[in-house]
Amino acid sequence: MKGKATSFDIAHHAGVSQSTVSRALRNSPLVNEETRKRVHDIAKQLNYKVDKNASNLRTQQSSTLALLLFEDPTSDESQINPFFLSMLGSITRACAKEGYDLLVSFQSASADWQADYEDSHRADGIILLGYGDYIDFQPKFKTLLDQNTKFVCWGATVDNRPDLTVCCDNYGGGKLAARHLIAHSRTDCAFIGDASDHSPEFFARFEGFKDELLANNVTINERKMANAISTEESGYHATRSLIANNIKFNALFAASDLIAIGAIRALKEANIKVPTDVAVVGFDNIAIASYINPPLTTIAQDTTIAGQMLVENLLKLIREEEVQSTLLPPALIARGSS
Amino acid sequence: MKGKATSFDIAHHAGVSQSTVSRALRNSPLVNEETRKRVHDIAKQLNYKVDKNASNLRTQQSSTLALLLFEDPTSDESQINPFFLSMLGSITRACAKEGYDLLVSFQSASADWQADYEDSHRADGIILLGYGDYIDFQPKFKTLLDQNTKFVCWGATVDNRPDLTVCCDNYGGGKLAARHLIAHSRTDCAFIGDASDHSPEFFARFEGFKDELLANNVTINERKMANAISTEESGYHATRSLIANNIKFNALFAASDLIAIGAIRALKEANIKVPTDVAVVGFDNIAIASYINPPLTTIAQDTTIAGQMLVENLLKLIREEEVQSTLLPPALIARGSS
DNA sequence: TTGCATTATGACACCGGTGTCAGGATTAGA
DNA sequence: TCTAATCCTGACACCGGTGTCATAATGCAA
Repeated sequence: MKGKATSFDIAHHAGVSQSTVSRALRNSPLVNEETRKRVHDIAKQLNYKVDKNASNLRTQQSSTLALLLFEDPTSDESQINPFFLSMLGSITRACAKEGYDLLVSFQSASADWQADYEDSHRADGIILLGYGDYIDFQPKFKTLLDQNTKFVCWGATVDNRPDLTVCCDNYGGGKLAARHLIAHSRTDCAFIGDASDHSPEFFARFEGFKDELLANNVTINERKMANAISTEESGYHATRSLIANNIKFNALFAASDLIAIGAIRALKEANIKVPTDVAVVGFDNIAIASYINPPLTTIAQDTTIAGQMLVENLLKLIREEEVQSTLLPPALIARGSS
Repeated sequence: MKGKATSFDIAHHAGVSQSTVSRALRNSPLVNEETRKRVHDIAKQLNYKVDKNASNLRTQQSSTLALLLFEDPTSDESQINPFFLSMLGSITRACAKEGYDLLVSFQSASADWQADYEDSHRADGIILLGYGDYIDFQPKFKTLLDQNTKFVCWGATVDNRPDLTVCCDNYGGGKLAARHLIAHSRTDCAFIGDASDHSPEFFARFEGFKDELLANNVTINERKMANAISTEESGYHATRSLIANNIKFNALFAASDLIAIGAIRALKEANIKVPTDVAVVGFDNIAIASYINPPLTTIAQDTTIAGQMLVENLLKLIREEEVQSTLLPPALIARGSS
């Protein structure tokens, strides 16, 4: 047989109308049990599969979600932040569980991506993932909202719409890091990351960290802070510059694990011992964290639950159900670096 | 305006027929330049996007590829082999470059996945990725071939159809590893991996390794081989069992980096020094490899090119063009573990 | 037997584009 | 001026399903 079987072929074989075939295959209660069975058998025999394009066109939905992954434009083309890859894994699984397909696309944060998928009926909703420069995002969020596009976002908050965001309690995570360092009497802290509002996640981590230190009568010196985006390279250079400026500290909180790993490399290079001289705490608990030397103490985000929540919340939005704002609890994982 | 704009809306605004709108938007040479421009302007203004379902239904194609990622069923649910994640990244990029979307799905190797995407017209072709038990795959490959489904496969060879496979020269990679160890006078070698035909990739790596040793008059003792699947955990246990059986060796070739990382953990635990007592070489060059202690010597596969080749070859198959069998050159990356 | 509800099915319009064909308008050539 | 070629456009069938409506067949009560 050339070409794929259609429902008409089945109808012909079963001696019923195409309408009945369609109903039978979707297990409509309107169709007689015996007919239903016969149609199913023939469908299997002919290796028939419903044409999704036809079905989606008619029903005006797609059983597909789109995942847009934004990369830091400055980061190396070939490498993706392992944290997001881990999220991708859990999102894929969550989609499969809900019977949705997942379209994946990597975008640079600046590109003109808005709603391309949803407008063209490729996907019923969009998941946005990435540590981007969220300032750029706000106008795009507005466009999405205006077009009534269904989307959820990891990390970044959308104006007045906390229900569209799923993220880790970054502020609480920062506090955990501070409490841990204080408990180990390391109060002369450095911070590597971006403490501006361009990276709201990093900013919240810093704020939590700072506030918890303050609550313990410790202040963090601005000179002991250095900017970095979430790459190993960037963490390395930021730390080197602190060292080069002869800035001293006995603890270092990095806004992400990749930064922390770069920082440790810089410290080692300068013959500063981790954790003896400087205790290091990261954020994310990526897989690499436990394998480096020394193993990295970090604040873990549960990517499995995060992925599930993103998908669940998005589906609720699509079904026009109420969605709660979702803040996931972080957890300290103490390892050798502190 | 409620609902999305359709080509009829544009036709109405532009005062032309819907046919003309369709032609204009696809830049058909049949339509007058001025009309074309007017239609484009109105389309942009109305934020019109072609309905992919309708267009795909009519043209019987989808501009979409599907990526099926098979996981070792025994591996931890939450963690995906970083090597495949890296491939995923490059495949995504390659698809984007070619103007194709990518549907991603994780499957267990045993599931009944065959051609679901392609049959239902969700995707024009399928990329199969995974270290699975390829014995199970052969009958499924046959089904795919019978149905004239377009697919390419990473690693596993499909009977008599080398053009459907893209993979690294695993045999050559094994040779590289052996040559490297011999050059460092480490000839008492252990091998951890699966040297059966269930894992053709691992098998080829082992064969290359063994043959190169033989060419240098070194044989590998069967007792110094242990089975492992590609997880850290599995590598750890396999190595522990060798140690527990009091088997001695001064070099270890692991069929993958994850196995090597597990092996190093087991060696360290047994107070065996890497590389002083045992030199370790892995395979894949995953990101973690360079960060562990000591940094892992490994055989690198270029995932960027691999992803590109998979996509390019698949597109050629779809367009019914000739495809060459593709074997990618491996490269030795010498680091501290050897 | 008549009347009405229930069940199972077929006919048909429809989703929103694309491709084909026919035909009007314009221009070139004779 | 007439014919032919070229250019541009509209009408319409079509892709393969889904949802609605009409209807035939059956069952049950009056």
